[in-house]
Amino acid sequence: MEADVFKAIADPVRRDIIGLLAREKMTVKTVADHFSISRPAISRHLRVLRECGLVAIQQQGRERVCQIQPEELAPVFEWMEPYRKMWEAKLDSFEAYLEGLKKDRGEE
Amino acid sequence: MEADVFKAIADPVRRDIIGLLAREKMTVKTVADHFSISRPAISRHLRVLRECGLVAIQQQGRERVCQIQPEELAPVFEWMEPYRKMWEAKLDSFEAYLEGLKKDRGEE
DNA sequence: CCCTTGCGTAACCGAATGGTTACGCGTATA
DNA sequence: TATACGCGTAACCATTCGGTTACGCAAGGG
Repeated sequence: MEADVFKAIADPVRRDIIGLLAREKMTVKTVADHFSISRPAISRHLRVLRECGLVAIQQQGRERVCQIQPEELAPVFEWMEPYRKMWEAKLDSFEAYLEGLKKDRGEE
Repeated sequence: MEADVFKAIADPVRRDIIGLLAREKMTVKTVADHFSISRPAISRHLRVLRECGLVAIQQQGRERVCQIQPEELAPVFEWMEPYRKMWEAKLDSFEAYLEGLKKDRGEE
């Protein structure tokens, strides 16, 4: 129904599928062969991934080839970016603090 | 039960809570006041966030102050990083392609 | 032309999710 | 000390989720 990238990558199986497809495009069957769960289950995971654009599927004869569209992760990246800046600033200030300590020790 | 950052940020309410706490630390009550859902619901969202480390909570008298720990998003960032590289490479090659087109046109 | 194969989907089921109200407990306050 | 407040949690409920098996259909190969 909804195309939510955050929901899509919340599932470890779907992250694994993305990991697989990052190496090479492959058919639905081939994807399913990499997992122990049933093919319909994979089919539904792929549907979620397709609906949010993370995976594109094209028909080739009777097969369907899956391919990832990594740029669709951009929303996640953009959402995270400010927080990444926050924690980097935190680390920087911690380093500065350590640096300050060292300096203090050196000058005494 | 499980402390899964990916699951934690999959929920829009929890992302909103993180957004709130990014501006300033605040009590559970204050967080709840920003939403239309009940306080117990917020309490449980906060629990999820706390269990995966994204939010730290410290008791202060009868209040509990919430604070985000943005560095806990690192796993998500690290998981995403290769894909970000992929889509940037894609963009680069597209630019190179455009560049190539321009050059070809220019030389003919 | 049949039979196999790749695939989606429907129907079903148990577990997890996310909301609610009701309650209890500890801390501030009048 | 009585009362109000901040908070977590239990109990309950509806919905969603993720798995399964069973099926149908279209494309390829004997």
